[in-house]
Amino acid sequence: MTNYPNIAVDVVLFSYFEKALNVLLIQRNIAPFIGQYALPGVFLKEDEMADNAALRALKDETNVQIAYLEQLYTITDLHRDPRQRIISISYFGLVNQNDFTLSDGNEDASFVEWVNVNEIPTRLAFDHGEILEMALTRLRTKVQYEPIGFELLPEWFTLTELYDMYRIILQKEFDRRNFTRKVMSYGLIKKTEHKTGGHVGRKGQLYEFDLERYTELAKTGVYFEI
Amino acid sequence: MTNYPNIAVDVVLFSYFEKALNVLLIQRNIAPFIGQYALPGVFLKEDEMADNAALRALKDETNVQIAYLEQLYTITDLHRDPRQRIISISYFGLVNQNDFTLSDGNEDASFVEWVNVNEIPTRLAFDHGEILEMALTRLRTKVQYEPIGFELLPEWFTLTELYDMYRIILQKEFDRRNFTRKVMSYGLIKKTEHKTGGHVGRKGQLYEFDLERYTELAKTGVYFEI
DNA sequence: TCAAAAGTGTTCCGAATACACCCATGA
DNA sequence: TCATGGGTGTATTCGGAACACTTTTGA
Repeated sequence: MTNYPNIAVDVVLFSYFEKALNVLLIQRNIAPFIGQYALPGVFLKEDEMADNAALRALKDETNVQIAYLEQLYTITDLHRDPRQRIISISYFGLVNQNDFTLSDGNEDASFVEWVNVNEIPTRLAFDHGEILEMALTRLRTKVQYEPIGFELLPEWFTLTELYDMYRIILQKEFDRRNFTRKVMSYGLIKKTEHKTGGHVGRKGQLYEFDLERYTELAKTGVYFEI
Repeated sequence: MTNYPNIAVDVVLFSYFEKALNVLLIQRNIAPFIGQYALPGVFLKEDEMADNAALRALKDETNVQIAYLEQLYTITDLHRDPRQRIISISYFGLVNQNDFTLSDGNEDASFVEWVNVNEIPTRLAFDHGEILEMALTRLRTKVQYEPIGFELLPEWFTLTELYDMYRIILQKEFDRRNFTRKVMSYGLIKKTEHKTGGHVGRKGQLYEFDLERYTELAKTGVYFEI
């Protein structure tokens, strides 16, 4: 099936590891904006839904399961691409902090990289800087009323890891004891039988997200709040 | 300029009057879905931004200022239109409760109507029922943390009118004194020198939305909450 | 004078906040 | 034994929720 030459699907994919929030960027090796960083993207195919195009854009670049994906915004500005008018349907996604590998690039990209959101190049290709800004705002807002933050962590995590992640995403300091109490009060995470190890210091209790409990709560419209 | 035959812009426009939340629907007089209710919509032109297309879709049907307009969602399902694949970029808008007239219809629509959201026909054309559902959810959510509700009221309004509107939009009963206190505490509305009249009972103090105060608050990131 | 709409204060309870020390472990 | 990371309780404050009667006006 052929592509729509006028509709692109671009994705802002976030990951969290080593106490940093990262976004997946590629370096373009074709015109326009050759050499500049950009978001992964593809042209929509004529028989393809945009969600699938977003997944396809990522499949070229990473080998991981996408834990969360939602539509972000559709930009219809006339001159955002110097070649011709291209409409961008943008997506916002999260991946689990599991081991995963990035590919070496493809025909569009000389390489693919996780970039710390605090170290994003000032000029990205097209209007991708604005799209990224929008995605960051959405992530920071949404993480506060829906438990999507868990999607960025591995299956088992300590309360400290969860706490650190929220601090880093929200760029805000808050009290660890109050955070713990609040998180536990929702009953959305449950103890596992496992503990951390392989590091100095006391072993940590590992928890997991209780999906069952969440879907139950979601039905009655109760919202997670940090 | 020609249209993109594969991209539609559809709008869910809300109004509030006579203690009811209403949505603008047209009755189609062309195929497909002839005779059924649908959302106002147009095909995107090749040199037109989607926001402008949304305004154009409304200009055919109403003679009022659109007080608020934001993008809702882009639907890319393959078979939502029986003729061919058409992508819909949907918008969500609000109009002031001023005097305004609806037009008599145009080539696509035999008539245009404000329909109470509690009396929406069960089957709308295309997937417009789902779009409308999404818009209602967005309105009900957003009205609780951004002061967009004011866009539905005339310039001057009483606290009772404001209170009734929130009750009706949110379909929830709450205490009028608590509501008043909360609304006043933001300083977002200010007394005018005018009072209601022409009805039985005590004259009511008329208030207006303080836009200046709002933009000031918005800068520092303070949010209105009901 | 009565019906209709407008206006207004206080108490109570629960949640958010502020705050600091002990525990377990491996090097 | 010490450096590192994990774990936990209480007092105070503030905001949300519950609750009912008086005032003004025009018919």
